Amino acid sequence: MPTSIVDVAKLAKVSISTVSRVINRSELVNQQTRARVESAITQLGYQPNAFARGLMLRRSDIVGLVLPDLHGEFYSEIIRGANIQARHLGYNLVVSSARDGDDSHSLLRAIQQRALLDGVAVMVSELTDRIAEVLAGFRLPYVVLDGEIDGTPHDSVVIDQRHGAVALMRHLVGPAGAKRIIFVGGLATNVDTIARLDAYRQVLAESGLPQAASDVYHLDYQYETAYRLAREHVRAWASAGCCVFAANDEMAAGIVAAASEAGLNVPRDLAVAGFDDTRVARMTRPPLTTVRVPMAKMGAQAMELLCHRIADPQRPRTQISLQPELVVRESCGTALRRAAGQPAHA
Amino acid sequence: MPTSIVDVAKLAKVSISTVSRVINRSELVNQQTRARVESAITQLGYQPNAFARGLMLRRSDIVGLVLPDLHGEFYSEIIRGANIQARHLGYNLVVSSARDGDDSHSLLRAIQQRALLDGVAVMVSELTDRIAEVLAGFRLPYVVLDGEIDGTPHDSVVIDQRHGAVALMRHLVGPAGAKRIIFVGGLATNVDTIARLDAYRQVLAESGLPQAASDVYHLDYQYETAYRLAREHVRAWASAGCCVFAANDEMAAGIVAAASEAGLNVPRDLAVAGFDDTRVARMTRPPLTTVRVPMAKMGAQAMELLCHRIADPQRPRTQISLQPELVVRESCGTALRRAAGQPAHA
DNA sequence: CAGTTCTTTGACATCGCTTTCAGTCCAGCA
DNA sequence: TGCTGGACTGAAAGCGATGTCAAAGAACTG
Repeated sequence: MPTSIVDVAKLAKVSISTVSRVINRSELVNQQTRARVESAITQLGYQPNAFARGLMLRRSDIVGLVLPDLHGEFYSEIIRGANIQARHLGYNLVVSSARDGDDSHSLLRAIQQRALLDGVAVMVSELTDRIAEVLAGFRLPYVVLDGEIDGTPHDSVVIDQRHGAVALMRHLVGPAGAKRIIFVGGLATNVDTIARLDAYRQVLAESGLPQAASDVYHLDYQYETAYRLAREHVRAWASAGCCVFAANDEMAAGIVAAASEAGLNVPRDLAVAGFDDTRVARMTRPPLTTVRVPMAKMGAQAMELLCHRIADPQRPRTQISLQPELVVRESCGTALRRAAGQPAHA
Repeated sequence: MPTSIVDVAKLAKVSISTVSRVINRSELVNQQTRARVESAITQLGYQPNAFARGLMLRRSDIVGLVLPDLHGEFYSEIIRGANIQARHLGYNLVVSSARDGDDSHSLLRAIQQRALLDGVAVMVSELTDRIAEVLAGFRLPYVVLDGEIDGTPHDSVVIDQRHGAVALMRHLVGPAGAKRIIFVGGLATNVDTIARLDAYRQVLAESGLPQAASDVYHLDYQYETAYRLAREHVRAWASAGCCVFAANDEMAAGIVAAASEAGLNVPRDLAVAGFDDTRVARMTRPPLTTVRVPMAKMGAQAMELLCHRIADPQRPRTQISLQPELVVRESCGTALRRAAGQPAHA
C-alpha cells in the first residue's frame, strides 16, 4: 500500500536505479532528471522502506543502549550524553532497560536476535554468568559500560571508582578528621559497591583506622532503607565520632534525614558523604560532599567507542577510564577539624 | 558472511521453505525433518535476518516510546509501565528522547523515516505546531501521552490533571485552611502547568479566595529555581497566611528547604503542596502532601492502546483518562486548623 | 485397483531496495 | 567519417526471508 521506489520511478519516468541514485545523493545524475525525481518523491510523500534498505546495506544507523534499570538521574545523564554523541556520529539511539531483576541477559538475547541495531552499549549492574555468556557469543558490535568483566576483554568505558572513592575517603580521614568510618553500600555483588568498598578498606588500612566487619552495611541504594537503618544507629555513630560513607547520594540523604530528626547536627555531630553527585546531593540540607561521576561523558565515550568498533570490527579492544572528581560541600564540614571541636561552618 | 537460511537448508538437506517452516513453528513438518533442521540451526548458530523478515512481514515487533526528556522519576515510571506491558503483548520496547529543547518533532520525523517500528507512543511537554504537524502526517500507528492536542483527534491516554489539582486545592482551602494560595508552576506553555493552573483558579473562584496575578509564578520545574524564588518570598508568604501549591514535587521540596532555612516551620508557618508523588515527596522533611499520578499505568495503557491501533488501523480513536489521587502527608498539616492556631502535628 | 485425500516437501515469486554492468547518446578528435 | 571517451541511464542480479502452489508419495475409500 505505501508507495515504493517503483511508484516514484513511474511518475518520474525513470528507472528505479535513478531514483535510488537520487536518494543516495550520487553525483552521476543529470540536474533535470534529479529535479524530476525529487518532485515525484515529494509529490508521493515517498519514504524508502527501512527494511529493504537495511537488507542491502546491512545496517540501520541505529545503535542501542541497554541499562539495568532507568530509575535515577544517574541513568538519564548517561542517556543524555550518549544521545547527543550518537546523533553527532550519524546514529539514532534507542534505549532499552532490563525489567525488574536481572533479565538483562534475555533482553540482550532478544536484541541480538532482532539484530536491527548496528551495535549496542550495555551496562550491567550485577555481573551474572548468564550475561557474560551472552556477551561472549555476541554477534553485534558492543561496548560495556562501567563494568569490568573479567574473562573475555571487552571494549569498555569504566569509571575509575577506586580513584574517586579513595579521594573521598582521604577527605574523610584528613580534613574531616574521622576516627571511624561506616560504609553503607549496595548489594555485595554490585560492581560499584565492590569498587567503593575496596577503596574504603584500602584507605582505612593505610591510615591505621579500625576496620570492623560490623561497620559495613549492604543495603539497596534506596533512601528509605538507609533512613531506617540510620534511625537505629545514628546516635551511636555520632557519639563514637564516626563518619558515614554512603555508596550513593540517595542513601546519604536518608542518613542525613535520620540524623537531623534525631536532633543531630550534620556535619558537626555526624559527617555524611555520598557518591555520584546527583541532584539529591544539592537538595539535601546540608548539601552533600560527594564524588561526581562523569555520567554524560561516559555515555558519550561509549558511543564513540561503539562507532569505532562498528566501523572496524577487527580493531583491538579498547578500555577507556574516566576520572571522577571529589565535590566538597557541607555534609562533612568544610576544612573541619573535629579534634579541635570547631563548629562545622560559621 | 553470517549464516543465512540457505546454509541451514543445505546442511539439513532440505529446501529453504522447510527451514522457514521450522522457524515459524508451522505444524506441517515431519518430526524427523524438523529435528534435522533444528540441529542444523543450532550447529550453525543461525539467526534469521531481521531485515529480510521485516521486509516480508512488514513488522518488527518493536514499538517505541518517545519522551520529551528523561530526567526524573516521572519518566522512568512511565517507561517501566510501558516496558512491562509491551513485553506482555509480545513487543519489544525502545525508548528515545528528544534532546535538549523541543526537537521532538525532528526525532519523530527520524523515526517515521526509519520506520523500523511498528508503532510509537509519544509524549510531548510543549505542544508546538511543528509537532502537531508531524503527527498530522504520521504514517506509523501512534498514541499520544498526557497531552490533549486539539485539532486532529488522537488515540491518547491522559491524566485528569484538573481532577487531581482540584482535589489538592480543595484540601488546601478546606482542611489546611489556606487564606491565600501561591501557585508555582512550569512554563506557561507547558500542558501540565496549564491544567493545574486552571484548577487553581477554579477552586480559588469557587471558594471566594483572592486571585492575584502576582501570586502565580512560572518557573522551570527545578528544585534550585524554586528554592531561590522561595528564599525571597517565604517570610512574606508565611506572615500572609499563604499556602504554596507547587506544580511538582521538586519545586515543592525547594520551597520547603527555603522555608526551613528561614526558620519557618512547615506546615505550621507555611503549608506547601507538591504534585506527582515522586520519590522526593517522601524524601522531603516533612514529607509532601501531593497528588499521585499513575505514571506506570499511563505507560501500560499507552502500550495497550497502541497495540490495538496496530492491530486495527481503522478502529475509532480512543481517549483514556486516568485519575490521579490526593496523597495527604505532613507538609500541609494533617487535619490542620490554622484558624485555631493548633500545631501542625503532635 | 482406481480414485481421492492427506501429509510433506521443494520451486519459485515476492517484498523494496542497492549495485554492478552494459548500453545509449553525444562531443571531441584524428 | 569513424573512433574514443565521458556523462547518464536502465536492466537485472542479488540481499534473506515468507508464502503460494504444485508435486510426490502415503494412506484411505469405495
